[in-house]
Amino acid sequence: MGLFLSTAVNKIDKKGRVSVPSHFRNVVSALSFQGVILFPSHHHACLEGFGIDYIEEISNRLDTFDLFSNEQDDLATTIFGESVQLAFDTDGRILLPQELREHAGLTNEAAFVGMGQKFQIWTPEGFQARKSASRANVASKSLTLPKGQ
Amino acid sequence: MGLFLSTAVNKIDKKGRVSVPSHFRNVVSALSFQGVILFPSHHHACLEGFGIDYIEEISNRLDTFDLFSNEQDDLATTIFGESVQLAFDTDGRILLPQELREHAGLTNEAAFVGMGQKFQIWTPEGFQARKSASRANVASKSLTLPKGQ
DNA sequence: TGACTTCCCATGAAAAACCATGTTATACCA
DNA sequence: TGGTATAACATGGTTTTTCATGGGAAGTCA
Repeated sequence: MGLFLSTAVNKIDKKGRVSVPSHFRNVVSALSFQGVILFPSHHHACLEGFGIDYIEEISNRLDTFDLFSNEQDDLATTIFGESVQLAFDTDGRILLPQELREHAGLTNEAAFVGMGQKFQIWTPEGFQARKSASRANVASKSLTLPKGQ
Repeated sequence: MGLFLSTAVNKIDKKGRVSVPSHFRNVVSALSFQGVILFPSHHHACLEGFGIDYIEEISNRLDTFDLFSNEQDDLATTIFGESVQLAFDTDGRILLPQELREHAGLTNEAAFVGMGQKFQIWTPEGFQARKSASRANVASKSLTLPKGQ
């Protein structure tokens, strides 16, 4: 299983295209869909990104709710309604929809930040600020990782 | 497995036709019926939509009720009785029946909202309200997805 | 005949495919 | 080990195709 690791900054051209870092593309190369799923983060001015497998997993878990139940509807609306499926072009680029660019404040550069199972897309400046903040949180709250099973 | 993802707003012309977003059409392109199934939602002023394959899944779930029980009768009547099967025309459009347009309050624009296995059709304004409500529900009820096995 | 539907065509905009280039990283070889 | 050939990558631009949308013609049913 590949993980999204490290950070890379790529240019957004005037059509809204941006190269997905090649080591991110390798992570999803074995999956059924050659591309990524993006949706606006509810917590930050950034985008959340996944491979298609992650979304399929979410879909499977949603099946454990009753059909047409309020719970299923709320979750599906929030998760799937705002997400976008973007295929790589022949050069490994994706076209960032206007709406998503605006949500994250992206103009001419995008920072791809690996976070293991998922990744995030920030403006380079936004990510610097976020990095400082999260580092401070980890230190001040003495955050640690839970034990494995 | 294709999933209905993201939201797209398309125009309804004066004949009642509306383009189904191309990425929604792709989801059902491999199925035996080139088109969608629609019926009025029981919970909201919107329409529920599926590919032909998902009707079987609904049928299976109905089997979990006792045969001839009131619940099964009620659900089967509303779901199967009120649903319509709409084929794509040569340009990928469907003709929304008057009755369904009225149920959802649709006049000149339709928002197609992807929800994974199914999708919904709203007025753009109706969906904005719905999106806020579902997001608030997810947050306030701490709705989360059950862990996979 | 008249409402409605299905099929067909036109058009502008958007997206996808294609091609070219400079730069960096990798592999290869002496 | 050093240096060179090769491949991969990010990036820009151009061309081709798809898509959404409007309108009209032909067909259908009551």
